[in-house]
Amino acid sequence: MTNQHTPAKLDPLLHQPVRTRIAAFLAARGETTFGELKKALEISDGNLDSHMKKLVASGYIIVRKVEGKGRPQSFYSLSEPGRTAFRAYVAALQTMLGL
Amino acid sequence: MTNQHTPAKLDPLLHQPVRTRIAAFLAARGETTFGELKKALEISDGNLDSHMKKLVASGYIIVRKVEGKGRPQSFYSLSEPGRTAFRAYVAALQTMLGL
DNA sequence: CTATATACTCTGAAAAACAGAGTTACCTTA
DNA sequence: TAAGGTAACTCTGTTTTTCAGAGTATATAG
Repeated sequence: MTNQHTPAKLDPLLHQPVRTRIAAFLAARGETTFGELKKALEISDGNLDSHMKKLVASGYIIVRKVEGKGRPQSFYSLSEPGRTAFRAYVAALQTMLGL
Repeated sequence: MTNQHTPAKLDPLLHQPVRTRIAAFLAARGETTFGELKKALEISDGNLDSHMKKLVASGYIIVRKVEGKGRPQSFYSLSEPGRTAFRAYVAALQTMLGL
């Protein structure tokens, strides 16, 4: 029998207001910078930083540092595990919410 | 133009692993008890209690106390504002995730 | 009567979220 | 060319949230 009345657990790394938006943004956009994300989400630097750190530490997001003439800039994108986790997360939501 | 690159904010009362599951469960079931919820979600008493308290305090969930011969039992259900908020939350997710 | 179970509530610890100040380096513009 | 502004982060500390487990009241089984 299918466990229809036990809603599946949701990945806490992705199921959080700021991080879900980051993941969705990245899934749609592919690659982004700190500044672009900050503008899109309208949150403080510190807040964005701590969420990005967590996502990078977990391996869901990859940073590509581009060394140029100035300060190296970071480009963020979903890693393959991140993409997979995001897909699973969305599927879990769909099931749970009957979408 | 539509603000397509600024993912909408998600109601923090609903966008939390345990509470999303509570809301989804209630939306599907209509009314439930503490024990049933505890069994369905597999979380500790204290944890469930604190989330229920928050949901009740916010007005998203209504408690109906049934006085019987013994200890009065509580039946929980989504209030009308709760149902509305949940609908809006689901809609926001759909938009954000492109569902 | 004792043990067990349900239905909660309370308390406190641990973790998460967040803001703002600080750092480095470029890029104006006066 | 020096001062001011800004982008891109990082660091630190406070507040808020999450969570587990112990505690309380009542009922029921043996």
